[in-house]
Formats: sequence, structure tokens, C-alpha cells
Amino acid sequence: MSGTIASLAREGGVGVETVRYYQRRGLLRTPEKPGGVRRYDAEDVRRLKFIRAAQTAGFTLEQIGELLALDAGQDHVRARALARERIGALDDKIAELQAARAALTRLADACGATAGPCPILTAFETA
Amino acid sequence: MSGTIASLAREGGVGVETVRYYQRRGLLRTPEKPGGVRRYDAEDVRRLKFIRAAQTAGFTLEQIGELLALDAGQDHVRARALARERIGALDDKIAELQAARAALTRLADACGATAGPCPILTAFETA
DNA sequence: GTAGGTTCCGTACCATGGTACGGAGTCAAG
DNA sequence: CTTGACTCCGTACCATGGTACGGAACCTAC
Repeated sequence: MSGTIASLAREGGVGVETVRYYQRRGLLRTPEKPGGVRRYDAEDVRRLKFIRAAQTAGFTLEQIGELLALDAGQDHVRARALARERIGALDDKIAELQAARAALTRLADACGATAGPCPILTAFETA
Repeated sequence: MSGTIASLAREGGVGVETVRYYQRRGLLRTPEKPGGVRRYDAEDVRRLKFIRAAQTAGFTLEQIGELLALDAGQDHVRARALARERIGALDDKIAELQAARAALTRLADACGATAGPCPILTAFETA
């Protein structure tokens, strides 16, 4: 029952089809099947969890593939460059979302204060 | 030269094809063409800019359509509900990105500090 | 030894948000 | 009044990240 693709998927918080998709993309290995069923270990779980975490960091699956390849290697320069680049992008994105949040807060306030049509179009004007 | 679809697109920072796509989606109007060419005004520019701003706030085009419909109307309750819901989602997303940023910072540090393979897989472990 | 649940695998399909193509019509400058 | 740029419109195509389908093989419990 353990070590199957279903348990891997469950531990990674994804569906079985998603695991298979990652295998097709080359992000997860496709282990041999000594019986008729492939078996997965803790390392596979680690990799899968990493993929999901890296996705929330805004990496595309292609970039995640590069990161995974890098992990095995020694290219610290490249790894740090990717990390720094992404940190910059994250800072931009976070600022953007904070601006959007401020705009929405303005909207909610203005919308509660006025009687006519909602000033939705204008809520983002300064953003 | 002015008021054409190209100038609208330019002012909105998108391509002409994107404007036409938004028209198909019902987000922008398709004005009459007294001559053989449609003319756009400042209101169209405002709408287009709003669409782009709302996108950065994480609204889908479908939700933006609802917001635009709401803007004309008086349904403050619905408008505020959408705004609050989105603010919550933005807070979650911002927290997520900040966690990812922290993980990447750990990675960049650890990567510079160690000599062997880059500890990329482990960088997100606590995240 | 068989029924039910998994797994395997290829292939097809999906949503979102665009981007490209191509031929006909139109508009503005020289 | 022609040339070159822009517009119009339908239709097709694209990338990303999955999700679904379906038949055959396999594994487990009863």
C-alpha cells in the first residue's frame, strides 16, 4: 500500500495525474517496477514538495527543472543568480499586490461612503 | 491618428490584439464606426487601464467583467463583498510570497556558505 | 480464484489569457 | 489618385499547467 504513486501524490498534496505530468516533464523520476508497480521513496516526496514550494515562489516548471538539475551539481554561481533574480521579481510582485490591496481598501471604503454608483473604475486610478 | 484602436492599445500598454480580445470577452465596448474605422475615447482608456490594474490585483477577466457591470450599478453590498474577498486572497498570497522570499534568501546564503552541492532542495523545507 | 481497487500508459481534452494570419476595406500624405 | 499604414474580422494557433478517459495489467483480501 505504501510507496505507490497514490501515496506520493497524497503526501505532495497533488493528484496522481499531476505526478505523472511532472514525470513527463522530467521533474520527477519514473522508478523501475520490480513487480508490476512502480515504488516511490522519501526522496521522491521531498522533490515533489520542493516543486510545489518553488511554484508558490513563482518559478515556472521549466525553471524548477533547472533548479533540480542544479541541486545535484556544484554551480553555486548559477544557483545564487537564479535565487537573487527571483527574489527581485518577488519584491516587485509583493509591492504590486500591496498596491492592489490598497486600491481595494479604498474601493471598499468609498463604496460604503457614497450613495450613487460604486466608484469601482476610479478605485485603481492612482495605482 | 487619434482615438484609433492602436492609440487605445498604446495608452493601455497592451497590443491591439489584446484590445480586440477584451472586446470579444465583453470587457470593452466595440464602438460604432461612422466612417469605416471605430473610434475610442478617454472612457475606453479608463476602462482598459482599470482592467490591467484589476488583473494585477489578481482578478480574473471574468471577475473583472462582473466588477465592470457592478460599477454602473448600485450594488454596493456585492461590490464590497468582492473587494473584501479579494483583499483576503491578496493577504494570503502576499504571505505566501514573503515565505518564498525567505526561503530563497536562505538558499542564497546557504549556497554561498557551503562547498558541496547546492542545498536547493532543502531551502524550502520549512516553508 | 475471483472481485474490487490501483496502477500503467497513451492520448485527448480543458481553462486562461492571449498572439498570429490573411485578405479586404479604409484613411492620410504626397 | 496612388501608395503605404492602419483597421476590421473571423479563425486558428500558442504556452502553461494541468485533468480526464479507457482498456489492460496487477495486487490484495476474501
